[in-house]
Amino acid sequence: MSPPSEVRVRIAPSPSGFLHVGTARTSIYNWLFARHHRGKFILRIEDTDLERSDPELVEVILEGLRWLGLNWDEQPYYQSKRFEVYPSYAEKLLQQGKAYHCYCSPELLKQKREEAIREKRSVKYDRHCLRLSEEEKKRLEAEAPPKAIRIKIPPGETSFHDLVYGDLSYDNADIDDLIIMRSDGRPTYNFACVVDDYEMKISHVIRGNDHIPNTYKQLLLYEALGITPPQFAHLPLSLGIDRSKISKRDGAVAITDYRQMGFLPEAMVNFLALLGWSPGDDRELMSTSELIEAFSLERVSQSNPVFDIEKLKWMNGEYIRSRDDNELVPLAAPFLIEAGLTTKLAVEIRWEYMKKVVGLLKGRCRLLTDFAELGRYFFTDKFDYEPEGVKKHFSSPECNPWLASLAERYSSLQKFDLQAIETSLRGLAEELGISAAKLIHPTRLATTGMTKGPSLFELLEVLGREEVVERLERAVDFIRGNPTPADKTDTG
RNA sequence: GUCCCCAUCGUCUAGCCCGGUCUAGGACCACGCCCUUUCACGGCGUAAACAGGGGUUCGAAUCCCCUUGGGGACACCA
Repeated sequence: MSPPSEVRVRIAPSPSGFLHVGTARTSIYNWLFARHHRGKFILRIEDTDLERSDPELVEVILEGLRWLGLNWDEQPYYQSKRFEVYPSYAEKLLQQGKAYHCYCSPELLKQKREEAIREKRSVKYDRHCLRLSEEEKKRLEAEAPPKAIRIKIPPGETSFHDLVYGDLSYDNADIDDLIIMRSDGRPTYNFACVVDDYEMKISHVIRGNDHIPNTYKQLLLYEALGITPPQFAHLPLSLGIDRSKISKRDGAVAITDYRQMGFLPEAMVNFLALLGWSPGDDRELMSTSELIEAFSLERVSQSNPVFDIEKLKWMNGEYIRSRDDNELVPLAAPFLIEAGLTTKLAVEIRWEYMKKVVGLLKGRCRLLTDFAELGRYFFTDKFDYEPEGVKKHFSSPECNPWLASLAERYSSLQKFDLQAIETSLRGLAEELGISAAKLIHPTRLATTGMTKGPSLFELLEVLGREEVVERLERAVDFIRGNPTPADKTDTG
């Protein structure tokens, strides 16, 4: 299906201080759709509710979109800067008798609503102000109380073809005469949305399925205004682990939280794109350009998916592994600095060292924070030996002389390179008549404090002879029951 | 209370529109084996689903209805 004219989609967040993962996902779908059709991706800030809006909060949303790599076209639009465009549309409806003034106070309406809920009646405006007599209207006009404008919903049925859900329809009798202009002259959401989508020539409205009820209202507004509505596509809502809307209970709602947790934006985009959409084959790891190429609204599913962070972590690990060491250094560095293991300057000075460290670690990382977690010993010798490891590898009586001999061998090596490190350790094991493993495990524990990690020989080479020998000797002392206080920190 | 939407492994999903090729495929997670100095990666394998009930049909995961379950919406918020 190829849209007739230019594809123009929009994402319309309200400034709340953060970019919600749900909004991020909706943005991704809109963006993929726009890029697939070589159309435009518009950003519109819905800040008509002045009480709750703050220009500063907008920047956080833009930052989130930038991080994900969702570049927008044209300048962002702000509804708050467009207040002058809405009244004329409302005026037109008023003149045609398709809308009417409502003098009911918010307090009164609230009261009526609460009453309806209490009496378990359906909550709907009673059209009190539509039925006003001419005298009453005159009297009210003379008093000049604040008045809002309501759309008069005609009887009938409203239906449309949703690009995801198919044919949908709704009885107009269940739709309220909603307020389109507040008494202070500002438009309400549904009205501003219609006017803006029209003026911005939006071709497809792609948003969460929680907006389906709004779509009927907006369709009625389009009809009253006599303008052609865009096409609609509603997305299944991504749910938290408890199956309700994603909330703080699920760990994180702001996209920036995921950045802090050590996720890569590409993994985030890939994962979120697949949450409710699939290319139809078995592909899962997809680059952004593959996603753009394959994306279509027809393949969006209709049921609400659960956001499973475990799968996201797996995917993130795949992305970390596929990145080359040079790219990975700047990605991992902030987390190492955050953990106090190095500094920005040190990273630059010891770039080659960083590259090797990151290269050794990346196969085991699922999050960027794992680099700090698993690689501490590359930056400091201030670490404790894993108690389990001590029990397992430092307890045999022969272990100590073995480590001492290894330290001796290493210090007398001509060249401390991978080849020599391995040959000399294996040679020693053979001379001692033990398996190499018997020597490898204590050595790993002595030099890293850990029982697991990258290839021992490779990490020893990266650590360097001096550091390795020193750490071996310290372990020998420790085993003798006379541990050396570890206080040397290598920051660079 | 009223209305709307949805329903395949624990989770994400393929298959559904155009019934037979489905003893239901892939992925995450779990478990086992292999590789291996450890961990991880990788490879191989195991466990795991058509919500229930009625129809229609020679035949239903696929079409229809009901039940149940889940989600969402009903503001001078967006």
